[in-house]
Amino acid sequence: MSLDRKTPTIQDVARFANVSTATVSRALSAPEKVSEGTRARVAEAIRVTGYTLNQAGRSLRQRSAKTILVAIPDIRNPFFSSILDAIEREAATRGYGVLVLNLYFGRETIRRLQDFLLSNRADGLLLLDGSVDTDLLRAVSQQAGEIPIVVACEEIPNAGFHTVLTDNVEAAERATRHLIDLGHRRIGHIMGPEHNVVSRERITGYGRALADAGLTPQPEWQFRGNFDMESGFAAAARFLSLNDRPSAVFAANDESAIGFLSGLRQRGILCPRDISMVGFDDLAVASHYVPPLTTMRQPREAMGRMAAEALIDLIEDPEALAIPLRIVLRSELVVRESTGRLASVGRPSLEVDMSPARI
Amino acid sequence: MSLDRKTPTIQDVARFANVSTATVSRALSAPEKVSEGTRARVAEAIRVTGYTLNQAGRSLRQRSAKTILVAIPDIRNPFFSSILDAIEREAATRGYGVLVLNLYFGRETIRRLQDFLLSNRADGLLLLDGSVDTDLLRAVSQQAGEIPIVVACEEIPNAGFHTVLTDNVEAAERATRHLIDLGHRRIGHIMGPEHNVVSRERITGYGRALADAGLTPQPEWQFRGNFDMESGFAAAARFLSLNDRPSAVFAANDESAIGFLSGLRQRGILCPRDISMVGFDDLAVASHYVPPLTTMRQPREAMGRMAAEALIDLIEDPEALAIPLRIVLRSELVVRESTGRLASVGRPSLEVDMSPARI
DNA sequence: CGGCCGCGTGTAATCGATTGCATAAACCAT
DNA sequence: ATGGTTTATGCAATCGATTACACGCGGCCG
Repeated sequence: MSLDRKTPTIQDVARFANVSTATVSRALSAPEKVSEGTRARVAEAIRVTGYTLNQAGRSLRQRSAKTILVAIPDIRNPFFSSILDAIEREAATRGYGVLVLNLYFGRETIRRLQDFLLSNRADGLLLLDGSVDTDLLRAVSQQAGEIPIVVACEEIPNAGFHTVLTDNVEAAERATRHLIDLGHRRIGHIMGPEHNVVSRERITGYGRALADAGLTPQPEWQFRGNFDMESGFAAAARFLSLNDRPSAVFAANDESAIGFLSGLRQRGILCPRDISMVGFDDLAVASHYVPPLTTMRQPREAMGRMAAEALIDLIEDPEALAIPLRIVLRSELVVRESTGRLASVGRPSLEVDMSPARI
Repeated sequence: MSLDRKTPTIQDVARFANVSTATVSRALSAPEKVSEGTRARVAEAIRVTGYTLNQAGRSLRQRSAKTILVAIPDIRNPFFSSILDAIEREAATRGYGVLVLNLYFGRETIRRLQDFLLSNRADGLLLLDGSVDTDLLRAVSQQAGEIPIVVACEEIPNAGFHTVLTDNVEAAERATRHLIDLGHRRIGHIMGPEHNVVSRERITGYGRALADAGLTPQPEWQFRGNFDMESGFAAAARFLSLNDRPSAVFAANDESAIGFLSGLRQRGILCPRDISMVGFDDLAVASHYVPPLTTMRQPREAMGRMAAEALIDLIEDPEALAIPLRIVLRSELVVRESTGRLASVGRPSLEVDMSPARI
């Protein structure tokens, strides 16, 4: 008669309700198959015993874990973490758990990814990084009995995976054109990492906008970065060493834009007085930076939500999508104060940030 | 002879290696119990069949999921996401998976938390939020057979949970004293949410520093916020409506500090010329904001790592800690440009941000 | 030589839930 | 009343891995 029983199982509930375990199971997962009276007895028994499902048992039998695996290049990056947030919300409403996996372990990473997928811990993979080796990935997927995979944010070219993303080329083109429309002719770019798909697409878009306007891209105006603030800051030093400087810069993301502006400011170069700047992502801080940043807003929440939706649809009905899904969302240019008309050379306008203090 | 077999199981490996499943299992988890020759045959069989462990089967038998549950108030917040990052790294090296759970669903949240914990999907809980109902939490833990719980970042007072945190009272006191040391006497505070433990502790620290310096706190200088930029921005409006304004403000975190400064800037009030500002957290953007923000740096990575370490230790040896663990880490004041000596009233100094442009 | 020990291995029970099949009861139409 | 259908339930196998227990064998000691 000791009270220290282990957590109650479906057996306990069955005994208490005077039915078989099969009936309890059905009462839970297919209530319409159970008569009303029995259902009530089972419900009561569950309440009294404090029963909760053992997911391991169910997973074993059903060969599904009710869990998705989200693989992320960098959780700390607010861009990714807000997508993760949207994914988690969607997964939660559909009854799925979310396992997260950092992707920075090189080859070790693929091993871990493989472990998770092949060990029945996750029913599907949501990949937020296009730089994972395609063949390896496909092999893993097949080995694991065609586990559904959805790639979000970044594209894996020609790989035939389901994808949810924004058109980075077009958006980068629009961002750059915004600068052109303001009269700028000397336009630089802070690039992302060399082998990153997104980063390349944005470079392409930048190049197209210049070409369309009949402008020739200057290699020395294209600064290598890697999407973080420090790399933007470092780019500022290189910018400052130039004799012939751009009057406007398009950065591959807000963080490098901010780092860049911060570097320039140390040397007294102010935005938008001396330089115009467009970022990418519209992080929360963009609207509160000094100056508030003009930027391309990506529909992060929508991207995360739709990717999670698609993945779960696919998990629940593998036949759902005969051909690879490809959802392309549109980014939106948010014009703030970091961009302005090209001022006549040698006469920087001074109308900004110079209002008298009122304290 | 069809090739479309399901994923191979331990049975397949056993058949191939001409041993029993027991031996295969032992070869994997206790190699020293298996003779060298057999071990080699099993290894080869695993290689050939492409076997991978089915975690569900193991979990069911061992009643452990090799997974920890991390419950977070807001994944998007860079403060939390960088802690999550550290947690994930530590968990990965110890062979654990990480399930994330957003906490903003009110009562629904506890249900989900409970579901995860009681369903053998996670072996322990790492809670990054002190506002969860203590009794409920303890009940869940006990019901789930004393599942280990570690609370990080925020304290649940008198609850006896293992905790890893920083001393918010002391740190807030130090932040405020920094302003006092610079000559400020009229010091405001942007508070966090009313019922948040951390937010209260920082208010307390702020109050102590004032008291120590013989200053009387002014209620109208304490602005309610909720840790995000918008609330800081809103606080700026209230600040501006005051006749008698503080010369310095300590914000409960960097985000509200940034929102606040952004709001002031719109009305021409510049930092540090017109006002000094101290934040809290040292987010990545703090050092690149305009001006670079003086702030209390919390050891986020250390906190995440140590909390994960403690939790996993506890999972692997529940007797490990007889008395509740309580690790208190020290925050560090990082002085940048957002704080300066109190300028004589009516004569705002103009030495900042006014260097001539060099473009 | 006989008994004991320990190593390496196999047998089979076990973890908890689901589900195909069988069966009983109830209902319906003729 | 009879056969057929539907509904509600139980029985027992099953998912894959682990592990308590048993067994056989070789070596060692007295």
